[in-house]
Amino acid sequence: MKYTEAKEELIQAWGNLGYSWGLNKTMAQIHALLMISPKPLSTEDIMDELSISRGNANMNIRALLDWGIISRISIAGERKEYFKSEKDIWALARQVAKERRKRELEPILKVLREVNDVQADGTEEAKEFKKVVKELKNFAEKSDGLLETFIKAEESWFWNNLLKLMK
Amino acid sequence: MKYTEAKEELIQAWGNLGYSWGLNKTMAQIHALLMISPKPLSTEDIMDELSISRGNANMNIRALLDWGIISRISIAGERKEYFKSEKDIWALARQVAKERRKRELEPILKVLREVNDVQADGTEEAKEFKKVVKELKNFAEKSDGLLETFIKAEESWFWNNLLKLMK
DNA sequence: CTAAACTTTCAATAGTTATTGAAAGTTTTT
DNA sequence: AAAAACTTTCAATAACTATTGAAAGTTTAG
Repeated sequence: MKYTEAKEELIQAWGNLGYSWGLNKTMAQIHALLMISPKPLSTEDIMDELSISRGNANMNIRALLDWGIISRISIAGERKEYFKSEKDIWALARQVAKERRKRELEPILKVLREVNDVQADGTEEAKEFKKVVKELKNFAEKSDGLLETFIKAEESWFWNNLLKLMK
Repeated sequence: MKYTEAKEELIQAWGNLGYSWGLNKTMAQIHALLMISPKPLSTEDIMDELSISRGNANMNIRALLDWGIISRISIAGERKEYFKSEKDIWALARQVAKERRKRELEPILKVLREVNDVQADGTEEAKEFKKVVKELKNFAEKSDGLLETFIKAEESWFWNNLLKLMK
């Protein structure tokens, strides 16, 4: 397989995966592009490589900055801004986990805690409801704790411990 | 907080969470509804409770069956089909993990393996590319292994081991 | 200060995904 | 066999999300 072909395919595939990580397609593609690029790219470079408009490029670059998975850098003697991605996959995964925890897990935990205080009038529905909420809450809290460990962990420590489980 | 209000809020919140687990909003809401219901519900019940159309209900029920997280049951002496959800959150999480692994992780692994054989012509781009792909592949394979362990694990065993890590 | 170089915004629109509901299909009952 | 009870499909459309590109905004250089 030739390089340009492989590059194309990886960017495509990463676009899909990124999507399921909570990014959108273009965001993930820009990220893939920056990740495999040995040097930082400008907005214009990105527009060209992915054939997207200026506005689209700008918006998604900003979103990536917002997620904290790419960074802005300036090159001496140049006006343009360049961007580079975090290349350490582990750091990337941690960052994504952190954002998703904030955006997804925290809100549901809040609701579960609220809803946990529901008045149990005598009905069977209400009783079942309480039971399910309690379990969900327990599960969500465990997951939250685990995520936190993941986010704070050192790569090698984490995998070493985890790999022990996997045998 | 009153029961009906709490129920409403939980279904809403679960809808959002489900969405980020790869289900769609209605799918997740139907699931939430079945999860808190002490007895199985018919398509009609679901339509009423969530105020959705027959077609929509039918499609999403089928998708949930497809994911293997709800099941069809019949009640003696009744024509209608009823549905109930798996109530064990752990089992649910495993099922979701299994489906997502198939739908998301496997495709990217395939691409990474393919793309790993790229011809390294001398360019710096190609060199960087190979390096990144190698790391991604390594990460994805580790994640795959971990997911597999999760999918096959017993609840208590898994959490007990994991909780040790979390301290 | 003004022009040039670059970035950001945003209304218009294209593209995608979800939803409806009536019609067609299936199974069961009489 | 016909009617009743129920399920599934699917074309139309509504709702939502992504993208464009021109205009407005900002920063730097001369």
